[in-house]
Amino acid sequence: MTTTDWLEELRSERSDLGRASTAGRVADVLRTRITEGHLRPGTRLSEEDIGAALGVSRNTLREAFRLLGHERLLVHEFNRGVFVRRLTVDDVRDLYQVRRILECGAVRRLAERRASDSPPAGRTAELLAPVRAAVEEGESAAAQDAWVSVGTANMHFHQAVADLAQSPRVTEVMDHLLAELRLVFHVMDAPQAFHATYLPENRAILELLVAGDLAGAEAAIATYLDAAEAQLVEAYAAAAARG
Amino acid sequence: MTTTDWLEELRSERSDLGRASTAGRVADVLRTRITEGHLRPGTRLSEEDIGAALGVSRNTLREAFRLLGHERLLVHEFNRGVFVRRLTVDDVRDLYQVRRILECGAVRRLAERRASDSPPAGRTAELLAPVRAAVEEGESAAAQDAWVSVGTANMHFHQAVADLAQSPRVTEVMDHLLAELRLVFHVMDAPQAFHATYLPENRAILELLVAGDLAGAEAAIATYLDAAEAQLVEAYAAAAARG
DNA sequence: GAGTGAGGTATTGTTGAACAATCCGTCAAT
DNA sequence: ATTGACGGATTGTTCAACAATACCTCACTC
Repeated sequence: MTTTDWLEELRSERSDLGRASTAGRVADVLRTRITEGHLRPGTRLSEEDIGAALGVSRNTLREAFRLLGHERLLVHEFNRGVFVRRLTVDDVRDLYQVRRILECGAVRRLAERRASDSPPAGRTAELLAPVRAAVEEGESAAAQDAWVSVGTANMHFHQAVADLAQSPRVTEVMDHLLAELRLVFHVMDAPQAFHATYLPENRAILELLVAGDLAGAEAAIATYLDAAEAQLVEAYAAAAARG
Repeated sequence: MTTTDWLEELRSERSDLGRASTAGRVADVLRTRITEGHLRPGTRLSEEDIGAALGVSRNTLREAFRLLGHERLLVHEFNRGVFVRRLTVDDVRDLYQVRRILECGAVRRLAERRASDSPPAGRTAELLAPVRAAVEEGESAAAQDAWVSVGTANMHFHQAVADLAQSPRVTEVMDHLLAELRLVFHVMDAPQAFHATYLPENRAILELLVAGDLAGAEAAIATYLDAAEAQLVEAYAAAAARG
């Protein structure tokens, strides 16, 4: 426990301190409202109404809107207002396209790093710890029939896979992608069942990773994503057809 | 020229029209000022001064700051102000890590798409047109000793490679990454020579792509990025050493 | 009845000013 | 040399106002 250790700890907490911004907190509130489905896609967010409801000025609310707009949860149409994003089927396809590149790419980079130089075998297990944690989180949630938790655990799993790239920017992009995807899940009749379907696959991918079969893991992720995309696109078309 | 063609043209111009926002235009001005190196990293941007200089109110300027903050060109420190981003060596490494995943991933996805189903051979040439255009743009710029144009052509090349994924989100992320990288290039003594070095490599990668050797192209891009990263990191350390 | 045009209303875009909160440099004190 | 207090400067946030734009309604024409 040297002095620098203390400083490092404090440094990591500094980001939490910075969250004091009002606009940031407003954005947090709206974000959860959106991702949890209380605000349906297409809904228009009136500056005046929401500003009054949350007790913040229009200017501050606008800053919050910008934040969420860049996360693609809101769309800002000039002189018309902001709306909860309504994703098209093409958006869904694109989201999975990027996920294929990112998640598979993360595993691939891991493989290249191991092949070349820097892989103390112990560190691999340490690196996979978040993945394992997410898998177990999902399984135990399913065992308790906590279906919403299964959904978030699934998100954690894929976030953990992307984090294998050990790249802050990949992490951030992935975070935004998953937030967007949450907009989509609400169109499904039974999102719980949808997520539960993939629990065994998560476990299988984890096993491949720990076994060191990175090419196999990459392939498994790819087919995983293809299947999920197909399922979502179908559900999306059905939802669009009936209204 | 059917009716739908007309509509498509108009649709592409709509984005230009939407740029009428004052905050957006202010952001444009600042963005070029930053990426062209007139505003050095670490510079603090005073709300009052810049607002007066550009003739916009503080509130509008703040919206512009948020926009550039999300593009990672500015950092916003609470109660202290906004600063032109100062990238660390770790940032440079991360940027290239993401570029490896994105650019190689785009080529890889192209390969998978060709292997499976949908590749009319004619469309491949059409897809590669922007890549070829960027290569020739760079070569002709070098022939005329227009070194700054060589730099932008190089950006266009890599943007075109990423666009092979045919994913709007990949395009956008890549756009932001390259904007960030522009912040880095200015620390080099001779960025012109740096970019010119890679002109033959761009040509070689293009040839591999048209020849259909996608695995070879992917490998070439990877070694390309490794070399560029090493060169930049070295220059960056040198610049940091001398102050 | 369908489509067109004019006018009114509501909402957003932008500005300017104001006040509180916070940071930064200075200076005195220990 | 470190600490603590003070004061100036900048940011965070709000409010009120006006201009610009979009949407709705309604009369009008064919």
